[in-house]
Parts: sequence; C-alpha cells; structure tokens
Amino acid sequence: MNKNKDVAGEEPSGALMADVARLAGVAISTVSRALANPGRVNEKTRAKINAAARQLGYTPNAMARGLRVGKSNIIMIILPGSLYYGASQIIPQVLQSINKSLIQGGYNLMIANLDRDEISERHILDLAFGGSVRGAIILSSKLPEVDGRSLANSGLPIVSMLLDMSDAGLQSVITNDREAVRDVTAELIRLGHRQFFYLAGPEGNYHDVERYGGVLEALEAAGLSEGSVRRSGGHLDYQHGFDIGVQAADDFAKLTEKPTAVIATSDDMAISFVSRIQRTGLSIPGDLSVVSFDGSPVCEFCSPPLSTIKQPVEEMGRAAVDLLLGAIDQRETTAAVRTVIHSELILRESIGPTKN
Amino acid sequence: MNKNKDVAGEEPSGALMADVARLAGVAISTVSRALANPGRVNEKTRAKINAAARQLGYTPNAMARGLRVGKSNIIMIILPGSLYYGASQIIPQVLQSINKSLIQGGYNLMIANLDRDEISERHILDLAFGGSVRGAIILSSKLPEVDGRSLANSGLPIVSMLLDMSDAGLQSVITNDREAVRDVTAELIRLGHRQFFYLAGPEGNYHDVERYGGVLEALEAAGLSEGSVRRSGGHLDYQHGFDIGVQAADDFAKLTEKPTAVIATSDDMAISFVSRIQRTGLSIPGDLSVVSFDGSPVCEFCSPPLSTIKQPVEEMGRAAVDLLLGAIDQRETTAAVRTVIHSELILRESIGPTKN
DNA sequence: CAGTTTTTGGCAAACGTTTGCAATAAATCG
DNA sequence: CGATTTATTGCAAACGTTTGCCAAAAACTG
Repeated sequence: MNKNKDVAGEEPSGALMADVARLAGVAISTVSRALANPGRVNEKTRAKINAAARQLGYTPNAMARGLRVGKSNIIMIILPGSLYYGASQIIPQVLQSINKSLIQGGYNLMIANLDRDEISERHILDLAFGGSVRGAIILSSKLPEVDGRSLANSGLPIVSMLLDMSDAGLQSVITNDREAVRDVTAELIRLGHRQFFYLAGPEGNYHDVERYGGVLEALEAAGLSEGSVRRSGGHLDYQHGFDIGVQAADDFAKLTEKPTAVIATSDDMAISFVSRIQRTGLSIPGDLSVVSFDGSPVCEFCSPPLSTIKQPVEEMGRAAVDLLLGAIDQRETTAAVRTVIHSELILRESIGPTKN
Repeated sequence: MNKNKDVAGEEPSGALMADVARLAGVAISTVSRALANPGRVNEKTRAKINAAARQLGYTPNAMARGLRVGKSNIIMIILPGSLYYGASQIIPQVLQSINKSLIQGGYNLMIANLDRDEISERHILDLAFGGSVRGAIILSSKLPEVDGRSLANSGLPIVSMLLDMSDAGLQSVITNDREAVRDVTAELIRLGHRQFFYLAGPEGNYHDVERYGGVLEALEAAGLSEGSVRRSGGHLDYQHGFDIGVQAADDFAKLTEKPTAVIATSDDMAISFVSRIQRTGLSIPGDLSVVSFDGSPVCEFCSPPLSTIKQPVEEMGRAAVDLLLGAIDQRETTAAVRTVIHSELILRESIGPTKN
C-alpha cells in the first residue's frame, strides 16, 4: 500500500551512489568518476569518497551500469546437450578454469544450458539478444538457432572450445587430437597390434572425425588397411558415456576376429568397457590393450591403471577466455582462428605388447 | 567520432521496443503490456504487436527490465573452493538439476566460485550487493564475508545444499547421512565386522560430523566401543579426493590390528584407497569390505563394483530451487528450515561377510 | 599580472524498460 | 437515454548508473 520506507531505519535495498555523494559532499558524477576512473579526480576528494563508500557499504548496481554502458559483464557458456556423454568427467574442471580466468578479467560466468532442446535454444538466444551477456564460449558443434534468430549473427564474440569450428569463422581452442591418437596408434602398432577396436562417441562429431582420422593415418603409415579397425558406438545418443562402453563390450563379444587394442574416445566408455571385458575373462593388457581420451583423474586408480590422452582443460580454458576477452576489447586477433593446445599421453599399464 | 548510425542498414544492436511500437502503430507502453501482461491488451492489437516483434526479431533487454523492476532473474550457485574434493563427481549432476529447475522458473544460473581467497569472496559479495543476482544456492559451509559486507545480511534469499546450515538460519536441503551411514554400519556389523576404518573428508565439516556420528551410533547400538573405529584423513585440505584415499591406504598399512570394513566419505577416496589396497595383496571384499558416499556412476564399473550411498542430487537440486523460488516469491515457507532427502544405499560386491 | 592551459567537479541527458495515472472509448445498468 | 462501470491505450516518470559538455578554479607562462 505505502511505497515509502516504513521504518526510518536502514535501507534494505542498499546504499546508492547518491548517498555516497551526499555523505562525501560531492556530486554524483564525481563519485562515479572516483570509483571507475580514479585518474580524473583529485586525490583528496577521492579519499573522502572512498571512505564514504566504505562506510555505507556501497556496491554499484551492476544492471544500472550495464544498461548505461550498453554492455554486460557476463559471459555465457554453452554446453553440449547431454552432460553425461563423455566429457562429463572434465566439465567441472572446464568450468573451474574458465570461471577463474573470467573473474580475473572482471567477468562473470553464466551457464546457458545443460540441455539442447528447443526451450534451451530459445533461452540461449534470449540471453544473447537480450543484452544479458557479452560473449559466449561454446562446447557444442551446433550453434543455437531458432525462428530467425541465430547465435551466429548475434554480433556476440564467440569462442569454441574442444571443437574446431574455425570453418564457421569461430575462434577455436582445440587439442591436437588427430596427432595424439595417431601417435598412440603408432605406438600400439610398434607393440605388435594389428587389429583395432575403436569406440566412437556421437558420430560425425568433430572429435570423432579427427580421432578416427588419426587412427587411419597411423594405420596407413604402417601399411595396414583400413579394415584393421572396427568401430563401435556412435549410433546411440544421449546417454552416459558409460553406456557406450557397455554396449561396446557386447559388440566386442560378437566379433569373430578379436582386435587386440582398443581406442576409446572417452574415459567413461573405456572404464565401463574394461569392466565388462574383464568379466568375460579377458585380461588387460594381456589380451587387450586399452587407451582412451580425457585424462580423468580416476583413470590412475582403475585396475589396471588406464592410459589416457589428457585434455589440457585448464590451459584450454585460459586460452579460450583470453581469446574471448581479446575479441571483446577489439584487439583484433585477426591471426589464427585455431589455437591448438597439446594433449599429453599418460602412459599406464593398460597398454602392452601383444602376446606372441 | 560520429555516434549516429553510419549505414542506413540494419542495426547491429538489435530492435528496440520503440521500433516494435512504431511498426505496430501503438505506444511503447502498449507493447510492453502486450508482451508481459497479455490480458491487459486487446486481442487484435496484441496480434499486431506480436507480428511486429517477430518480424523485427525483437528480444527485450534484460538489463533495462532488471533495472526498472529492481530485480534480476539470475541465481548464483556458490561452489566450494576446491571442486576437486569429494563432491567433484556429482557436481555436474547438481548443476544439471538446478539449472533445469531454474530455467523452468524463468531464472538463470550464474556460477560463483568460492575459493578461499579474498578476491572470490569480494566478487561474490559484489554480485549479491550489486543487485546482479536474486538469490543464491550455496554448497559451501562458509558464507562469504569481507570488510563489513556479509552474504548473510545481503537480504538475498539463500538456500544451502548438501550442508546443513539451518543453525545459521539458512534453509538447508540435505540428505539423511547420519541415518544412512548408521544403517550401513549396522549391516556391516551384522556381516560380522567388528573393526572399522573411517575415511574422513575435511574435518569438522558437517558431512564429517554427521557421518561419523552415524557410525558411532551403530557401534553403540551393537554394544561396540568407540575404539572399534579408526579414522584417517581429515587433516589434509585442498586436494583431490583421490589423494585422501592414497594417504589412507598408507595409514591403513601402518595399523597393527587391521579393520575389516571401510567407510569412506566420498567415492573418490574409496576408489583410490581400494586401488592401493589391492596392490598390497588384500582382496575386496574378502579381506576388506568397502562402502562410500556419493553414488558416482563410475562405482558400478570398479572392480569390485563399489557399494555407495547415493546422494539424490536431482531431487536435492529441485528441492533447493523450489525453496529458493518460494522465498523469492515471499510465500513464506516459515516451516522447517531443514529439508531432508533420503539417500539410497546401492549395494554392490564391495561388501561381504568377514572371513571367519 | 594578464593570458593561457590544465585540473577538477557539477549538470543533465542518456540507456531501454515498466507502471501509475489519466483519458478515451466501449459496454453495462437502471 | 443518462449514468456508471469496464476495457483499452497513451503519457511520462521512474530505475541507478555513466559521460559529454561546460564552468570554475588552479596552475603555468612570458
């Protein structure tokens, strides 16, 4: 009913810049400058203002500032639909590193989505076009797009992470997957392996293409035919990475000619695959060598400890943020749109020579 | 130099409500009402306005609205400093369920990391007092507080999750840890176990107190002395949960009288503990039964598959969001400040009877 | 010391919405 | 049919900042 302050007591809604100005005996504009642009105001008045601000516990209103300057200080991260697929193990680390870097740059991190249904897409676009966010980091190959509006032409700086989307003109921070998997395949070949089993994630996925490509390259270099690798997975979507490994173990059981080495595209699927395979009496690495992707900490404690190609997420997060903030500050990084961070193969006991 | 639109072409900064109004031939206020409060405007004009809005690809500016109504639609989640400790395995699921519920309620999720440094504390407080966020969900036992300002008296609705902070007056969504661990301990006693090994997380932690308390209750009920349980861990902070398990395995090796059952307070530590223990030649559950907390999916694929007390994160996330939005909408849930969600014990092969 | 430059601080107009109030048109009532 | 209510729309004032512009004061300059 009454919109006035009922009690003369403390304002629940916090002190305003005007309050600070009054207390310090200066104009509002001076306060604003003192706080944001310290050079432009006298040392003494600035001290007075700072004291007043502290005394009142003043915190500038972010939305008012944002509205005025026409810019938000929020960056959104767009995650691939199902968190449960593969990457799940490293998502927290990704968030952690991105957030840390962002905060240092004065930005905040908002999670745009965890699903990729139409609701989420619309939501993402609302964030983008509603001026809520200043830039985006995307971990999915699909740019949100629904009735007319598309993230691509939102004018928002976007950096892609983990996936190479430089074709789409996006700055991309990626790992040298192809090379890494080529090297590890070559190593397996050196150890005597001739028949491979490849566990795919979502098919056609950039990761899949690159990684599978790496396998083929190594095979070719060794004079082996493309037929020496069998694929599993890829046909299922939206599931735990673990499910893929389980399914793959079934597929494996049905093979008449058994591969001796497995290359999995995520740790999750490798872990469940190994678990199921061991149950059938096969031993690792005795009967079967296994290597996977991601570098999840848990791999060290599996039995046997799993070899894994570590995704350098910390570094990637930092790089992505650097690129994004660079783009925001207009320091045109017209240079390479592709930033490659090197993966590191962590060699553990899940890999060994073939029996004979 | 010139702040005018240089080209007559399309506005890069998007259509404004004024544009929609002009195109539809109505006043700005009518547009606003048509979009937000459909009942208060004529059917026909509303159609016209909607058409105009769609044609222009109009998206309302979130900050302008936020400023005007004095409210943001962003909820922040405050994650504990080191993501790596214990909970790491379930964080993605927590985020998933919280975000889903929030989006349904028209809110956005912002991540605020609570590292132990002053920077992040200040950051969180800026978010709270700067009007950027409308509420908070906190997964840490420490409320940010720095020079005068404290999250506690920010006036912001706050819900604590996983940790019981009802003493601090916060609505808390927790699991019945004490009960769950009491039950599982009782079950272990029934299986013949008399000597226990307890792997603690950060000491004094609510989780620790409750869970250890549960163990003691079960012992007492069975007439066993408090001396039948040995503790490990707790003295280290800031590490992967895995490190705790490794350390605990060392501690275990030094014990002269070996416990036959292990209760770990996170899956991570159980996994690394088991790995190290098995390496010393002990078998699980033959020589040692193991149960842990969290319900990480990976437990199913360990060898042996690990028994774990599942944290019902989906449900907890939903509950936390419900409480928070309830508090925001002032529908005073003056009732219980503690919402207990029931954990579920997933029994797998890591638990068995004692040998004799 | 008059003239010129440099600092410093205030005024007021934005930024893009929402919303109280008032005005008009339409509908209902007695 | 006049009087009252109700539905529909517009006007203009907020919301709390930032910032262009100008004036006053201070600091130089010759």
